[in-house]
Amino acid sequence: MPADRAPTRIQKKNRAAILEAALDVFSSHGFRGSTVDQIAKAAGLSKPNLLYYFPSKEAIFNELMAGLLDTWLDPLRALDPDGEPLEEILAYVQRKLQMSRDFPRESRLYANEIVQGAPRLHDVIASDLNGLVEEKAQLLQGWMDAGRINRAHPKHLLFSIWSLTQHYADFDAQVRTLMGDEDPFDAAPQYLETLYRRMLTPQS
Amino acid sequence: MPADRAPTRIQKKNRAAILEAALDVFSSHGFRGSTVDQIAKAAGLSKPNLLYYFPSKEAIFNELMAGLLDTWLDPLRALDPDGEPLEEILAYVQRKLQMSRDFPRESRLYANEIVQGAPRLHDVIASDLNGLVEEKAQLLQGWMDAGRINRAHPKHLLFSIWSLTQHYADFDAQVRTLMGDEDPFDAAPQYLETLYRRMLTPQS
DNA sequence: CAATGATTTGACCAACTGGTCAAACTCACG
DNA sequence: CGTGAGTTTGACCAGTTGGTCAAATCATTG
Repeated sequence: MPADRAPTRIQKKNRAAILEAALDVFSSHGFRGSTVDQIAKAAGLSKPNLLYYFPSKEAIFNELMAGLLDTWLDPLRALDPDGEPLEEILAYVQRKLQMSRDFPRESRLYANEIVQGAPRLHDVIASDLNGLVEEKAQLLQGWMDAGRINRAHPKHLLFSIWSLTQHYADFDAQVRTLMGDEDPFDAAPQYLETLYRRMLTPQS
Repeated sequence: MPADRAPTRIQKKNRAAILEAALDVFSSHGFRGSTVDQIAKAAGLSKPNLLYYFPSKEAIFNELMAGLLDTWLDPLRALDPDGEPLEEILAYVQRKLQMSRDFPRESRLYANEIVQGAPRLHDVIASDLNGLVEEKAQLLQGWMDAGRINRAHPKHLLFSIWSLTQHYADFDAQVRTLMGDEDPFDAAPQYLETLYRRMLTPQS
């Protein structure tokens, strides 16, 4: 238990190493499937040493989740009410897709939690996420009412964006096996752009 | 270990109860997160009694997976080369969506496995699933070349269908929290029909 | 109803797991 | 260099877990 003082050089390094290792381990085995020993080994520490920096396995997990959720929702927050609707949405899709490519472990960590019923995340989803979604769903609805994009259920539209983009991270094992040599991220941006453009471009 | 003879009445009942209980437990906690005791209790048996019917936790899991994959791929197999392309695809989407509603545990069980890197499924994906996907991707490509549906990367098209439909089962906890009182499956069929119709209807 | 095979169980085991603790070691700084 | 705080570790513990086994109970059928 390092004191409340400013973190020392060693504390900074080790806490970062632990979180990095925990992301690796938790995202590929889930919370219950991961052991403190695994994380410690991956971080290059002994188990008691790891527990000197974090009070428990759950504390590591929680800190990881807290940090994750914030950055995870940033792209949605960035959806600009004053922008050109279709371009805003397409940009959001591409940003989310890039996050799946660049931070697949974060995506899988989140997926692991939700698939298992979000036992440790229910509160934060019901509060933070729900508020943001309501706000952005109304924004989308406004654009539809103004005829600037095609009509579609705004929440389902958001779900579909999350689903399609995160699929490339969450189901990476399956996608890569089925794509063979081809990198899924070569064609994915084009595919999703086409999909949402055709779907949302206003029609007479 | 029941003999190789025809299963008795009791064997049939208990094996079925075990698989049903295991589906419940595995799909909501993953393989490592589930305990034999949990499954036994859910099946109304003692742990040693359960292990009288299945040699190990892994054996239960494998039998469950084997049964699952077959029914899981049936809708894709049913994609008919001689049908009307757009209607065939839309029907496939709806069938998959219904499976997400009617068999969400199966979907989550599968998702759990893939998210964690498909350690126990890699072989079957690389062989069975890959063959079927190649075949159907070519079918889709043929329809596109003939101008009967809009062009799009056929494998990504399949991925998107899986992703969008299974999302409602796999991320059920999140979707229901964000939808409030509204049942997600009320608007989902319409939303997906619209999406794929707009995307695939041939344009000049 | 006897007897034989199928079913069930309590007691048990070894391996693993999250976490503790006192002792040892290392480092920064006066 | 010495000294006190910060860091690391081996030994340990209690609870859980997958799995075994002999003995007991039950069901079937001759």
